[in-house]
Amino acid sequence: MLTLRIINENPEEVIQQLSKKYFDGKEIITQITDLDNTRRKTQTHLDALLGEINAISKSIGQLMKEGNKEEADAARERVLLLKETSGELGETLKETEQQIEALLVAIPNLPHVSVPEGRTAEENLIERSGGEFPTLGDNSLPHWELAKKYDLIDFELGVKITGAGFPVYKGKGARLQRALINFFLDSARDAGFTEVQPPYLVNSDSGFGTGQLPDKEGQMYHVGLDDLYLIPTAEVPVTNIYRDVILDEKELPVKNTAYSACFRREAGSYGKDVRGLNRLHQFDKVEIVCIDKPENSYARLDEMVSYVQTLVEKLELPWRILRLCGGDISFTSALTFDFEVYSAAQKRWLEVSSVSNFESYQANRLKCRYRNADRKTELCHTLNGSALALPRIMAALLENNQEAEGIRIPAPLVAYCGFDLID
RNA sequence: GGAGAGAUGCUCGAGUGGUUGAAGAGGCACGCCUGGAAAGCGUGUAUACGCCAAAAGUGUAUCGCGGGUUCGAAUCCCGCUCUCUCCGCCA
Repeated sequence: MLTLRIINENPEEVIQQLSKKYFDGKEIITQITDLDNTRRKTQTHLDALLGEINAISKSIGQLMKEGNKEEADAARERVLLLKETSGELGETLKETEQQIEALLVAIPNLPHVSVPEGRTAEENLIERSGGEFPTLGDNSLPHWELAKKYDLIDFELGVKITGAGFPVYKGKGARLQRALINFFLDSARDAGFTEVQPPYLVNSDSGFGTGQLPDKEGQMYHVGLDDLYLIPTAEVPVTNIYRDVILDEKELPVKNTAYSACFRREAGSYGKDVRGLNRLHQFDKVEIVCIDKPENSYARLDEMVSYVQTLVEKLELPWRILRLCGGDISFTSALTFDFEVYSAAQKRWLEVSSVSNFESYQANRLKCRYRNADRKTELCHTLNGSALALPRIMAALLENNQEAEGIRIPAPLVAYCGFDLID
């Protein structure tokens, strides 16, 4: 969430910036600044009152010691009176703070100045692209046909065991999955990321910390009995490692990577988007998470984007990077680059990675701070990106590399797979 | 799942109602000392919010979390969470 400071310092500019995300902040920002004024006044008043109560209480101890019972009793009476008012003020303060918080979490992050104008995905800017488009034969197949033909992925079996969106990978399909995971993790390690294995279930504090709660509650699977959520991405547990943490300047940047299964309810999805591997309820992903000083975060974002680019290049897939426009960028992000790879048989671009700088938006929820050179605490900037999500990479690999004799495995993966052809 | 014990600052650890934001020790930082270091000595070492133009300063809150008793709570009472030990179960 946004800090009160940034809202108070320049409410007009905040409203202006929010409009780029098609969020009308006029009313809510005014409400917040009004409530914050109330909050300050109330606290000033309350603190003075509590100070007086404390002083009198101390004097009572002194008076009792001196045996001055009369004055002590008189002081006691006075405190009782003051306490009535302080109780009311305390209630007001608490309510006001809660109201402010409720409004704050409903405001999206401010978009970075470089975020292009635009309302829909069509208006995203193509930042750069690369790779060669494959030329497929006339009888080329989409990945769900290929998966069946070579017995790599069984979607129906997944339906039997769990439901739609929970495929079963088999044989070389399963081995290719495992190869991709190891390839991604090893690459991340070579690029300086520290591997972590996080829990797959998180509590509501963690869900709140990274912004899944309260807004996107319906997108996560919830285990009611224990009040835990299945992670939609490793971003949630990994970023929450740093919840309520004050990092030393020396510890920055934090660069973590994690593999995890990801679980998403994907309520409201339909049509060609959900065909085959295009959209699943459970899928695998290697995530990278960075935490850095504010002044370094955009250089860090570039570094992460460049790193992800090396992955799609090594996999020899046609790729492009989109700079998301104001209307398409996520609620919590300040700047996001999406990676897409071209799926030759489906003749469409598939999103395989999303790399974002959240600036201090997540950090403010997480209370993730660092001690700067002046020994003052300051909110960190958090960033994360997929590096990479497996299913659509798998889809593109299968489709783009289909040949008469079978599916060719790109060179960097062969050592991980233990085979170079699926036939 | 059953029984018991516990939760204090960066760490260890004292503290059962009245200058306790919290003794003491360790760690860390800075200074003195030293040719340099160690040792020694000295000083400092939580967070959030409020007041103040701001620094200085100062007020309030915080001893797992939430509530209660009291003029006053780390200390007493209630609820919750978590940790540890033993038993049971188990990859």
